[in-house]
Amino acid sequence: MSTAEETAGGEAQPWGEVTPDAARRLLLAAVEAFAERGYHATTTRDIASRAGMSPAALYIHYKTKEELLHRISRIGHEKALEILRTASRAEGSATERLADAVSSFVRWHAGGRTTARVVQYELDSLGPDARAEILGLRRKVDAEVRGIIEEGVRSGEFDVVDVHGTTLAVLSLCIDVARWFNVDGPRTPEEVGALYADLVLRMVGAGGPGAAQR
Amino acid sequence: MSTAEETAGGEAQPWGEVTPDAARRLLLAAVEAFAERGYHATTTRDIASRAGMSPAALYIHYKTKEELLHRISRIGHEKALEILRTASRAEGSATERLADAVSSFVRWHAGGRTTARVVQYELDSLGPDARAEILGLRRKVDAEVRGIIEEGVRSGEFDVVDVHGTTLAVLSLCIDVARWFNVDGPRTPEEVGALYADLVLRMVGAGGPGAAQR
DNA sequence: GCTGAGGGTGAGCGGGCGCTTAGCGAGCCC
DNA sequence: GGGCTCGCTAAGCGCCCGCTCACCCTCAGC
Repeated sequence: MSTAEETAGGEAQPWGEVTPDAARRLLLAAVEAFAERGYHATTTRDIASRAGMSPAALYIHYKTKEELLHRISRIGHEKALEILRTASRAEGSATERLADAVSSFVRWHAGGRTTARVVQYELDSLGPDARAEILGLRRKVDAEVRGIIEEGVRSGEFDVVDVHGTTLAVLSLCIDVARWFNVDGPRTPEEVGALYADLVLRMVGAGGPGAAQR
Repeated sequence: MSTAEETAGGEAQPWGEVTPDAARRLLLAAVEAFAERGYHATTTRDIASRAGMSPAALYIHYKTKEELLHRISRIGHEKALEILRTASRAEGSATERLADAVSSFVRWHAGGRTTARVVQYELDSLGPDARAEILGLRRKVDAEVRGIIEEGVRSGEFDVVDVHGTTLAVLSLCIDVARWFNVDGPRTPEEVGALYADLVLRMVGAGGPGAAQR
């Protein structure tokens, strides 16, 4: 049904690359705490106790609290980029690839809302260097979506005047899902992904004149 | 050109209703500080010094730091609601009113990004009671936009399957402007407002089948 | 000119923060 | 089985937070 398959579920078995087991537990605890209360409102004692460890244990695996946020942010952005790249480089028309990209990107933001919230909304809490590195990843994310839209315009599938502005709006729409999505709410990540893919295709005028419906 | 005229400029002469002059200066300082660094990362000393006062002066006009956020959030939400109501209750087709609502709502989020950021993104820092009050205002905001979309569907102007979901997406798109908009960037609030009005009309299938362009 | 009220200040409180350090105990090498 | 390594803890340092309190100016009323 989709090209980016099990990745979009969210937190199936992520953070697998974080290697000492204790470090991974701390990182996971930090993600939860940051998502619930925000970076600045979270204390190192809170993170450590969620991981079942003493406050000092954190500093064996991470130099500072900010390093935790940096690691979370980088891994999360790389995951997001990978999801978009998978959809973007699949076979199919620009229309199919854009729909696939949006729906899997949205499913990631909805299903893995905990992670996505931290990744998308705590960027400003990073120091200048870490922030600059993450902004580089964001530019790649932007380029990936813009690429699909440009190809659709070139092939005549899409009707878009302001490609940059529309790219921004499409990404913005997907990212904001992490702000409002509620796991206990009436919609599943899959439903939101399908709805948003449809809305985005309308935004780019896919289907050509006369085909408002998908 | 627009029904909601000078309100959308952002911070022309807002906070006029905050009455002792010192209280208004403190509130304005708090808005700036919260927008730049976030609620939890802002200190009462920072707010007071931005307002040119001593740290203790804050507590003459406000009981706690949270009361500042609460006041800002309520005034901001009331302003946002007023903007949408003005557009919603104007004369004209649902298409015209939706375009007007989106463009003025977006102009407010872009032009008054400082305020909008605090209003839209610091909600979770409020206590339960204040939070519940603000959520009530948000439901009214949602109802206003949903009303326009429902009327457009009824009149046959719009082609929307999931009215609630589409309303959510339209509002989400507008609100997220406060996250990414950059005053020093290439776009003016007016340009973003016009682009977004166009995109939203496409999302609701305005113009009927065969009229992808506005 | 005295008085009272109210907006403002300087100094500082109790507490919780990020982070450090000395030391402990389990497991591996020889 | 003695000693080393390493993941971890208990205790706590220094700092800065939100907030308070005793006091001080300024100015209106008489």
